[in-house]
Order: sequence, then structure tokens, then C-alpha cells
Amino acid sequence: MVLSREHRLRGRFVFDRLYQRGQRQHGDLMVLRHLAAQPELLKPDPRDHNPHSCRLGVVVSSKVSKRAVRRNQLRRLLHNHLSQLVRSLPDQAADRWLLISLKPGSAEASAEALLGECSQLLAKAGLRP
RNA sequence: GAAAGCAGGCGAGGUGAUCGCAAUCGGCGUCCGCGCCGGUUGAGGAAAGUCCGGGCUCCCCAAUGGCCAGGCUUGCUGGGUAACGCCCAGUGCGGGUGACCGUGAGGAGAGUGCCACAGAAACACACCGCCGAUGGCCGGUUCGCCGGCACAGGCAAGGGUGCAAAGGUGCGGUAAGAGCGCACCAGCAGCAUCGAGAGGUGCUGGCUCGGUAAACCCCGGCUGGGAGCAAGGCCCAGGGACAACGGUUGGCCAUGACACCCGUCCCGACACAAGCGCGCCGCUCGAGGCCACCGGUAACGGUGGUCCCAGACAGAUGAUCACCCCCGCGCAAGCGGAGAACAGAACCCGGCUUACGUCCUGCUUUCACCC
RNA sequence: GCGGGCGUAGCCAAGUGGUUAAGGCACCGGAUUGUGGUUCCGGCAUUCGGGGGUUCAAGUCCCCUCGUCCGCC
Repeated sequence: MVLSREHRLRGRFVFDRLYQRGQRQHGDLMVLRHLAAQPELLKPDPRDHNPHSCRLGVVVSSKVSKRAVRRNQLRRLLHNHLSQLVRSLPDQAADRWLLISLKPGSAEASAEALLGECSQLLAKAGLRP
């Protein structure tokens, strides 16, 4: 299951704002940045109907892995996980922006470790199942 | 049967279901922004490395032609191609028992440079050595000459050095020797002949020339230069008013022709910051794929038919389940296992290189065994 | 997309085609000392990232490749 359009972070200004002002939760494998939603910064798209929905993003730089296939796998794994989480917690997640950046070394970690740490960081940020 | 060589194909098996993503088509609805429903399509042989060649776009050389400079791993011959440093066929050389494979393969007889150590000498020679026929000296003499010395001189066979010592081996020849003569081999030149050519074969000749050009270089060949889709174009928001922007990347000649400044209203999402388009096009139909026939040894070409096959912009192509297919165990029911590896489009093609690899197919060689 | 550099011992590194590839730190052994440090002497068995080629000879020249760092739009 891939993130749908209304749950994706889109536009350069959105990412600039998250990097500058987002609150950070650090883990061993990744960094979580989160922020209250500011819908006016989103890249306008007429097909996007819910500006207040939860917005998610996953960043996997080429320092994580030099091979694009591995980066795609990591992105899909986390997208799947986050997509299910957003569905299970619609109320807590509304009006939140979340950005996960993987650190170098996470390419060798197992799927369980990555998803476990992801849930842990989300809990620190206030998102508990 | 084993080992090996070559050529070629394939590379997320098939069907269905559920939840999702991207593009597109149709229908319905619409507040004209879009929504819903249904259909279709959705990574690769290397998409990679970026090592070459192009297409396309803009800038510069005014344009066209030419010359020079510069550049080029361009370098046997003939062909293929839009082009190539690629491909095909052949020649020579090298390797392998063989099938077959490799090949940067012009010139050292234009010039310059280098050839460490060793060695006498590395475009030039005599250390050890051989001889001393001819001269010279000494002795003898039957006055013909003989013996000795190694002074002049001759030689480069043998030894030694080295990657390499100037044709090799053998016989003759000689004072000793030497292509000095001869036979064979290798090389060179000329002639004849075969071939489209690189070259092959044969005959004759005089006997002879170190290596290195992936050292500089010479010769032949090719070539306008530069930037790259973040190219570039369009729309407008806006900006500037004698400033801004452009005149960026070789020279010369035909030709009067590159300037002591020139041109134009200009720039344009670029203009101090803030703010203002996270705009549109380019963007996928192409030297295109597949099939058949014809020409060609082949690379490839021609004709006809047929198909439309990713176009994102924080960037899609994913997850789960069931059955069938395959393998192992088992009489069977059934149980267990594998479907991988290398790897992810970003303007597009043709090559090369590298990574990976299972399965399959065909042909051939060598060895062993049987008939 | 375009372009550039680097790779030599555990670390930092020098190296006009020609002996056995400088040097420093570290490490090891020995000497000196009652012991340790300092000092002195000796050592470090380095496929010069990997493969292939040219050459009599390659760390050096040529080609391919791997890793790594960086620049510009």
C-alpha cells in the first residue's frame, strides 16, 4: 500500500520549513521531524481536497545506499508502515506533518528494527496507537 | 561419458482475488477546479559506468569555399552504417593437441632522444684471444730458404658481459679469418604470376641494415569551436530608463570586412534582501518494434504487412492470499522447498565496457569406452 | 548532466622507466638502567587498490576496472 496523494508532503517550501523549524526526534537509524500543518505552503494541486490531513514523507539519500534499488525498498517499506498507521489513527494524526530521514547505515538494518524504531519515534512525538 | 570451444535465446512462470500508486481513453455527474465508475498501459539487458558516436537546441566564427594552426589510442585490407575508436569478412603475426582465440598491425632506409648495471664496445669496438702470409728485428743457412720474437699490422672464429654484439647451421677456404664461395633457412630488392586489396606463390640477385614511436616526432586519414533538456521556447506578474542586457571559445585570404567601441527600447521569473509562477511547452512516433519475402558469405540493405510499447516532478510500477506449474521425500494421501542474481527510466537513439546469472537450444573439438 | 583529484607498511607520506621502493610516527627485538622513560642499534618478509598490455626492465607509460573525495550548472 503506497501513500495516497492527500497524505504526501509536496513542494520544496514544505521541506524547507520542516528542515528549519521542525521538532526533531533522533534515533539510531533515522531522524523524525514533525510540525503542525501549514496548508498555505503546500504545492497547490486541484486534485488535492483535504489540506488538513496528515502529511508524511520519507527521505533516503544516496549516502544511505549507493544502489537505487535498496533505497526504493527502504522507502516502500516505510511508506507501507506509515500508511497503515495513519489509517488506524486518523484523529491524532490530523494536521501534522511528519518527515523521516534515514541515516547512513540503515541500509544494513533489518525491517523489524527499522519499523520498531519508527514506531518508537512516532510515540515520542505523541502518536500512540 | 568427461572436459572444452563457439553461437544464440531468455531473465521477476501462469491465472484469479483484495487493498493501493502513475499515465491515458470512454461514460456519467459537476460548483468547470474536478469527482465517480469501467477499460488499457506501466523499468532493463545491462535502465549502470559515462568510454565513444550521433540526433535535437542555443551561442560564437557574418555567409560560402579554401588555407594555416590546433585536436584526435584515427592507423593492415575490403565492406556495413546517419556516424563511430563500433560491426562483418579477409590478410599477416602470436597462442592452443584441437575446435578456436588474441592482435595499438603505418614509418627506426627523415631527424632528435634513450638503452641503467655489466661489458673492450650499445651506430660502434678489440679485454682475453687467433694469426703474423706481407714488412721489421734476432739467429741459422746448402743462399732456395728455415727457425724464433710478437714491433708494425691483419682477424672477429672462440671465451667473457648483457634483453640485445650486426644474418643462423654445416661444408669448403685461409697465415688466421670473414657471405670470401656453396647448400638449406630467415631477411631485403627486382621480375613474373594469382588476388578487388592487404598479401600469397615462384624465379633471380648481391650478400645485410640493433632495439624503442603505449619517447619526441614524421607520414597518411578525420575534424568549424563551445555548451548541454537545469539546452531552449512561450505566456504573463514584475523590473530598468542612459542604465540594463548582449557582443563567451583561434587566425587569415578571396572581399572594401573587427572597430579607441557597437547594436537595440531592453531584461524577464533574471533583476540586494523581503516579496513575487513550486506556470506551460520541449516530453516521447523513433536512424522504432514484430512478421514475411528478396539481395548479400556476413555485418546489413530493400519491399510489403502489422503494432503503438513508461513519461514522473519529494518523483509511479508495491503488498498480501489462493490454485496450477517445477524439484526432493513418500506406494499413496500428503509434507517440505525454490521462482533467484546483477540491478530502478528522467530528452532520445547507435555502440563499447563492466556487474550478474539460471534455464534452454544448436554446432564443433579432444580424450576414454563399446560396436 | 558536465568536469577534476587521490589510492604506496597499522597511520602520515617521498619517489626524473633502471640496484634490495626514501623518510617520520607507531610496533617488535637488543643495548644502556636496580626498574621505567629518554637515548643508541637493528628489524618491519608492502602482489605500490585490482586486471591486462608496451618495454630487456613498470610504483612510474597505455587501456579497462574498483573504491574514495571534491567542484560547477
